[in-house]
Amino acid sequence: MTSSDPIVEALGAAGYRLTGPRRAVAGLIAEYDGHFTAAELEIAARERRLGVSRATLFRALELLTELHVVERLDLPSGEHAYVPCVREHHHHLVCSRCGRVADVEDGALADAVAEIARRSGYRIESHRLELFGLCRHCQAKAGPSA
Amino acid sequence: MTSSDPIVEALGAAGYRLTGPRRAVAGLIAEYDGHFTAAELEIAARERRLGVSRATLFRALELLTELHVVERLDLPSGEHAYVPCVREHHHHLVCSRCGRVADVEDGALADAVAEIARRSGYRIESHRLELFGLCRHCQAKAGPSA
DNA sequence: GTGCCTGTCGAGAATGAGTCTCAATACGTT
DNA sequence: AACGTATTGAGACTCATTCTCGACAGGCAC
Repeated sequence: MTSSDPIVEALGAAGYRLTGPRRAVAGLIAEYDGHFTAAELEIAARERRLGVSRATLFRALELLTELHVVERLDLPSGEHAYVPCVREHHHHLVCSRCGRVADVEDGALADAVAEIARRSGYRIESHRLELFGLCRHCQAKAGPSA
Repeated sequence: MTSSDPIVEALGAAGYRLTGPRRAVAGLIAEYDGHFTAAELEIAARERRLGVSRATLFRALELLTELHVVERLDLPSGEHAYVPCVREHHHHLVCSRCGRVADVEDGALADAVAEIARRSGYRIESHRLELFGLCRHCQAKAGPSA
């Protein structure tokens, strides 16, 4: 089987071994549109009897985070979640109802950040913008005023 | 003793009792320019024999967060930290070397967020921008190229 | 294809942040 | 000063995450 899965490909390209557990985790992640937590993945893995231990699951997530294939997200609730994502610098727009995640380009934000750097005198090395709201779908369900 | 401490004042204004442990925590927090973690506070409290239990410390932080006197921050390392801050909506610019925190007004960012909302179709409810970099001081120490 | 080296894995113990319980205590009002 | 209630302390508890270490398996060399 050729690795049609981009996550598996990223692992291979970075020189990591393409092991069964890693493929399994990659497969699970590929199914998510929105964010997922480590606990959710663990349950999903257990249900399908993928035989991935918790330690391995966390190791895989750590690895994938390092490769920028998934990104770690801090929800307003304080929970940690992960989102599968593209590798370029970008931000996340998270639906607070259904969890769906949209990627947002840096766009106008880069200018705002440059402006902040100028005014503050800081040399800005990185920034992270997290946006929370309702996606179109959930707005429709919730009604226009809710 | 009149409560000269703005943190203590905020507690009082919100109708909370001004207890010893809360004053102690407020006093500790007032000493920080930059961010601090719950663990750091705990150690500081123990060193000074303030007699503030862990539970109380966390309760105080929760309370102060609710009052927007401190804000919870997620460092790139994944650690949770707190920063003392003003009450209006704003963002944080954290020096990744010394931990000093500067408040940043929303400014141009609000426009960028509105633009994102328009393009994505999401109804954005909240956003959080975290900026990391070197403050002037640390830039000078680190030299122009480091 | 076979073997070997080393990266990776599993199981479960360990860690550590944060929460909870409940009896004891201390605000601050009267 | 007394009282009612908010708050506290101590430590057990939870739950996510990490670590340890012997066993295993991917993939390069031959």
